[in-house]
Amino acid sequence: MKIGELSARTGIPTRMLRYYEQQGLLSSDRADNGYRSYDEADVERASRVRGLIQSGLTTRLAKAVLDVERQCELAAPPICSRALAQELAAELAAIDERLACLSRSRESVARYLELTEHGDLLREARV
Amino acid sequence: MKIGELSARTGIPTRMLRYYEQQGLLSSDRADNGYRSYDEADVERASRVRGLIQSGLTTRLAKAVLDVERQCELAAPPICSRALAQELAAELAAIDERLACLSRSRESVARYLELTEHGDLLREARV
DNA sequence: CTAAACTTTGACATCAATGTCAATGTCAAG
DNA sequence: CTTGACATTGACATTGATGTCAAAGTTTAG
Repeated sequence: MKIGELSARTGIPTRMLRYYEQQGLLSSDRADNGYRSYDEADVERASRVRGLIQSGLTTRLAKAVLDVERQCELAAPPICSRALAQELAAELAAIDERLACLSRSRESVARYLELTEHGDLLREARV
Repeated sequence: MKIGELSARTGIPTRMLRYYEQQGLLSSDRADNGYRSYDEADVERASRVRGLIQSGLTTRLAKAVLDVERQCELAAPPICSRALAQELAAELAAIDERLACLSRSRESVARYLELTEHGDLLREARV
């Protein structure tokens, strides 16, 4: 599929898809004409990239996370320097903080909507 | 306590504390000399603001979340327009997405460190 | 009293993420 | 073949979150 379709299916502007690629977060084949060509798996991958960015990771850290995942899919035991491992451990802690902060917020907002006369929005949302 | 101490205790630059205040996320009393004056509760509040921002919320949305929490602490049933409720419901969905994306990343990174020879960093981190 | 350390406000700079536009090439439909 | 929709790259603008600096007042240590 071409970039326009990927954009339509993920809701991510083409501008951003190219940007993520430039940052090494996303890759694409090229057709003979030079057009980027994506497959089904790229839909999920792109959404994931977007999710990480919108969760406050920089492109650089998002790339680190995705690289880590790819390495894990290999059979061989992953190798990484102590320095990288430390950075990842730090990032893990940061992620945990975000998770804590977000789940608390999630509950707050949900509880609030429940209390107002707009609790219906909560159930609708899950459709 | 003065802004410097709050900064030291939260790790948030004074520049940002003032910025958050300007954006309506944080409030402060003023001493006679005009210096901002914070109490113990502000330490947590400031950290929370920071956490929300670093989780990818804009200052505007973070403010919405915090306002919602404050309203919930009141006895009266909270009142809000349908429009606001819808915006909050949308934000709730966005938060859920972030949570899903982050917990997945959390697991990836943890698993990775576990597989490398640097699993020790995982246990240390919890100290 | 003086010097160092803090605070205030305000201006200006930076950086990453994103929008927008222009010039050009490709493709599909009429 | 021509027109309109889509693709390419590259440049420039914007926005939000930050850093940094300057000028001026305040407080604290010596």
